[in-house]
Amino acid sequence: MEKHNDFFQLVFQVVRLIPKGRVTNYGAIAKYLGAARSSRMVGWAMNAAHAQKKKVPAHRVVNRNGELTGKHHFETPFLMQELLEKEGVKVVKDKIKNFDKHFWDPLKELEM
DNA sequence: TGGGTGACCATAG
DNA sequence: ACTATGGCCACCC
Repeated sequence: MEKHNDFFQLVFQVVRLIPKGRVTNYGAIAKYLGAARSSRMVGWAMNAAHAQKKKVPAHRVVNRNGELTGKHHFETPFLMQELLEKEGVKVVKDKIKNFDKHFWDPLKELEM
């Protein structure tokens, strides 16, 4: 009965595996959990990320464009960028520079 | 049961 | 750069 659980926790768990200074996108997480789930669900799950007891590095999850589309859901709109830059990820105009360099794909990193 | 929503993605123009 | 459209699927009325 407690296992209603939800892929919410699965999403959070994957996000927690993202190394510092690396980022991924919603679609990659969705694929890793199973293509059946759409990336929208990942974003939806992240909505509850801040409410988790265990912190979720949601700032390491951006959209496929490398844009900080979720920054508005943080405590402050600047927090997401600050956290990323603190980890060595440069952000200009809400977009990550060298996104492909920082990109961390759970399918590749975890399957290998 | 059904409609609306969403921190998305891909394609088209 | 922009809007529009269709798909995706869990969640909440």
